[in-house]
Amino acid sequence: MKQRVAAFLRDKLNYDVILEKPRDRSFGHFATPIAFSLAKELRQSPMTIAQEIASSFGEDAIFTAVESVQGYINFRLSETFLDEYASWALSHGDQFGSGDKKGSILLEFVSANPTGPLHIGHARGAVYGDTMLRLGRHLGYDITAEYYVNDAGNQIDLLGVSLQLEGRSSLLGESVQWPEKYYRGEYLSDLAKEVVNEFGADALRDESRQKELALWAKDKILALIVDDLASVQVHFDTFVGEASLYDEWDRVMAKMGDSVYLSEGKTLIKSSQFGDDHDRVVVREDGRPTYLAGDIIYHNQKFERGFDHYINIWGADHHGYIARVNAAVSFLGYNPDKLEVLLSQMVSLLKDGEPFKMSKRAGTVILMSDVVEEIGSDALRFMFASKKCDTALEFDIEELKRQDSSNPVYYVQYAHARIQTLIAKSEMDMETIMAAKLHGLSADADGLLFEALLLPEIIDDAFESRQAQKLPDYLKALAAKLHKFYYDTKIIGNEDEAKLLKLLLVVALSLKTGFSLLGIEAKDRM
RNA sequence: GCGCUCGUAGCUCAAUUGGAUAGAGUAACGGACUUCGGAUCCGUAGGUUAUAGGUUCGAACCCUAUCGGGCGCACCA
Repeated sequence: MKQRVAAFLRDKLNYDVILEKPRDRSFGHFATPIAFSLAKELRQSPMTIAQEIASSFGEDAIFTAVESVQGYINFRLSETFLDEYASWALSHGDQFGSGDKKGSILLEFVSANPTGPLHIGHARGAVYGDTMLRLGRHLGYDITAEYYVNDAGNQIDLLGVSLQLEGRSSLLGESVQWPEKYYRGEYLSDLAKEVVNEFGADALRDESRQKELALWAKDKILALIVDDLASVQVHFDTFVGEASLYDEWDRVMAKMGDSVYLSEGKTLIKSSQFGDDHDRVVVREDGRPTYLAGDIIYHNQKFERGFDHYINIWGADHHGYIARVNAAVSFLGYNPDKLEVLLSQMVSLLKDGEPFKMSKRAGTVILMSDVVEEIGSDALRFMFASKKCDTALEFDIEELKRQDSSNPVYYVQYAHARIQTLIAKSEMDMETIMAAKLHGLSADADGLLFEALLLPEIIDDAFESRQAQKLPDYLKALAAKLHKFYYDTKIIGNEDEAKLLKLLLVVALSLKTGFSLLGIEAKDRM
């Protein structure tokens, strides 16, 4: 809708006009501060310019009124325009708000190590990434969702050790010497039992089989993670394993040329040229590659696959890593501007008002699956999607679990359910409703209609600004308007019943479309 | 110490990215319908936007300094 209006204004005035929401809806549907920015170059007061522009509009198809107020220009849309746009939206169903944006994007997110099930901290990145995925696809982008599996390195060795020790301790009753760092949790004792069934108890004692067991366990755990993700409606297109990349190492090294050098038996890259504190080791003295090496090959592979744009969603604790990867991408001969790294800030937990630290060793990890079981996928997704991802956020554990009717997701779902109830209750048939013209609406009804029709702009804005929380914010506002309208206006039996039901159908459409982009079910009954 | 980042109502978060009177939820208090679903609605109260300067028609947003929190500063991933 906004695009149509903006395009109309561009034709008419010959420059791009920024359209905003007016402070007060009684001013009109849209407003622009354009006169302020023109004031300087025209050397006239904003008021005069605004008046001049406003008076240049006569009767036309889109606006019924164009007024200047204190330098702002306010536009009021015509009923014909709004009704035609609403009818168009209803006939397009859940394609409402979709776009024809061009370009392919590789979106990498979650990428949690396959050493344990997802905990609540992972949920934020998963929900945020998946919401961006859904928004982008709705807008027309060709997006591939990818999970990078760190299946090489120390943590895999540690997994093998932990698995054997866990089995020997809990299944074989041996007293074992736990190392400094190790994994623990219910999933490990389950896996140990499987080891005994599949490989025999001896496998738990044979140190030479640690690697084999670790790799076997890694696949099992990845399957757990995939299940965890599926339980919150998150699905990936591709999984890329770190271990599978190292065959490419020599070729990738050669590609980086003299940006790589040897020093004291180690191989380093000149990442300090890109704002990194110092150059980074990529191959140790003993020939083992570092984590960065894997990421360099991975990003080389990403760019060789030829996407138009790349988005990585990382936890904020990796922010120091951006310079290194940018340096590597550049050394490989690619444009680092194509790689966009979005940081999802830490989720910190409170218990009884005190900071609560999840610890794998102490067994105090709060699993995402436990929270999903407690509050459900819809509530969890709405909660995480509602938070702007670049601010750290705190959750009280008890509050997290207590979230019931106080959770805004139910407020929004209730709005949708109310509309469905009315539609079911009314004796009007769909044809009559659709044929009604949305003319002569009250100010409240007009405001509700306009709000519901804003969805496409919200989707576009939420994706392009990478701020997914704008969608839940919008849905909450739309639901609030609906509830208020419902309270004030009796619909069934109203002389304008057909008209009002059509209006409510538009609201329901926006709610349902918005929900589906959040991976949440729009309920007809609650 | 250096780098990045954040600081908005008691709490959790917004603010159309520099625009009109800084808004929601929640907690507190008070109220509403014998009526389409009370998981609702309305009201009261709550703010020197961490602090001090600066930039301009205009600042929560940009610049500088200070204070405070988070994260990073590995040959771990």
